[in-house]
Amino acid sequence: MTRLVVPRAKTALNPIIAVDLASRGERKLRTRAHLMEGALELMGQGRGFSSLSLREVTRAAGVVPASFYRHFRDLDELGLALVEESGATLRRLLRDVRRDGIPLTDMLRKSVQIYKHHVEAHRLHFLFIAGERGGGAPVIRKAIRTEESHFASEMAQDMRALGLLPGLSSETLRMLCGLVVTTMINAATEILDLPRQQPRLEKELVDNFVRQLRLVFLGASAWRDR
Amino acid sequence: MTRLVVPRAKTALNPIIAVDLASRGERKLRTRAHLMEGALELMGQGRGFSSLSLREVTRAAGVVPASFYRHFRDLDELGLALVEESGATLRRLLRDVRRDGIPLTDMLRKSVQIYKHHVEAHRLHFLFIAGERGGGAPVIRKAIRTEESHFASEMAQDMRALGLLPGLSSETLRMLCGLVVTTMINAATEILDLPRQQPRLEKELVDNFVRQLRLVFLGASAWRDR
DNA sequence: GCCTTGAGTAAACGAACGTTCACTGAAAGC
DNA sequence: GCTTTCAGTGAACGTTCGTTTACTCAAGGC
Repeated sequence: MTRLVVPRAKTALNPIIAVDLASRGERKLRTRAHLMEGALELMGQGRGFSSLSLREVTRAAGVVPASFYRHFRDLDELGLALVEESGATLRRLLRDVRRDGIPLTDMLRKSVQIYKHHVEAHRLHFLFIAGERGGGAPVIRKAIRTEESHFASEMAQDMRALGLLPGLSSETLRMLCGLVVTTMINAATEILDLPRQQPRLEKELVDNFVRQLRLVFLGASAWRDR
Repeated sequence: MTRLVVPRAKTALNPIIAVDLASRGERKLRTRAHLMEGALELMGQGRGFSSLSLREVTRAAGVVPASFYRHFRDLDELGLALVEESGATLRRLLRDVRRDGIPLTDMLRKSVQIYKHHVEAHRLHFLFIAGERGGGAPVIRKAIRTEESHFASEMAQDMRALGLLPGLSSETLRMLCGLVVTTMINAATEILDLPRQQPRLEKELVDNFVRQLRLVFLGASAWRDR
């Protein structure tokens, strides 16, 4: 049987070539992942998720438009999958910090450094979160808010476990972490917008971020529940 | 996907009927305003600006697609006009607060109340700002960041003039206001997402917002520049 | 080994899109 | 009053869109 179609550029995932690389289920998961990556890549070029078309996404993923429906009902469903994936990335930040432990000296600055690296290492996930948390489809926005909320709660729990700010009630601790998360995500947008190779701007941004957090924690340590 | 869009009532601005209502220049400005309002209204239905089509916007404004080009080169240019308009709305908040004066007792809570009313009274502008500051076209995002920055600087200036937190350096005051603005805009999204007629949720949100600001200002009053 | 399953394909559809063009006709300029 | 200007029109164009359809053909079940 002759093939009239020029082979697709993305040979790595062409089933005709990659036939023996994986089981059927694994290949399906891989295509699904390619669809999600394709959407993220398009967003990485300065596009909002809600401006993407289904055909664009399938094109970026190297499949035909109709294939999309084998994996998602529509773009919103893909968006929700991206929320979940990005939420996992967010959580991994806490897990890494927890595992490494944080020295009490210069703790804030160190945490900000870790965070900055994490954001840069998972650029597209943070771009997605920061971009869709405000605008975009309500269903996606709400899912992101839920992820954020869980993240803040987990952070509060960690602080409790570490014995930080023992004077604060759980409610206040949670409020504090909500504020910290907002500040973090705002900083993520700024980190991602940084022009490359501008150490001056970079230092300024990090310094400002550190100071904001220092201010917040200074307030927290002076806080008295009544 | 089919979308049912209710066409704007043409009669109010139909030149054939409204012929005597204004000069040519005034009517041009009115159409321009209708285009901007049309875009905002569509966003008010849960759409991101970058997902709007030129034809949709003209439909909502009650003009033919080709008319669009008499006012804007493309949708980005309309977006930048919306940034400017929304920035003016943002500034008006400061002006109003300045004019009314703020009582020193329960100042934070009062300010939050004023802010909440302002956000609700200019729902679409805040929706636009909060929605496009993170995602969307880079050119628009940057313009919003610039507006925010000016707003924060103006706020710092006002605080200086009022003699609040006299111990802080200008730089620190500016950093503080940046943090406050971030927190405000985040709260705007939450205010706008509130389900109607839910006083319980509303109080919770306002309380949380007030506490976050209180924490921040508590930190500011304990801050020592070195 | 045959049969079923289902991920991915190719083609087609009507709808919506951005943009252009020549036009109309009231307002503004003279 | 005659002429010029220009905001808005209506039609047309080539694209791209989302979705459906019948299909192919390995993988996996029996």
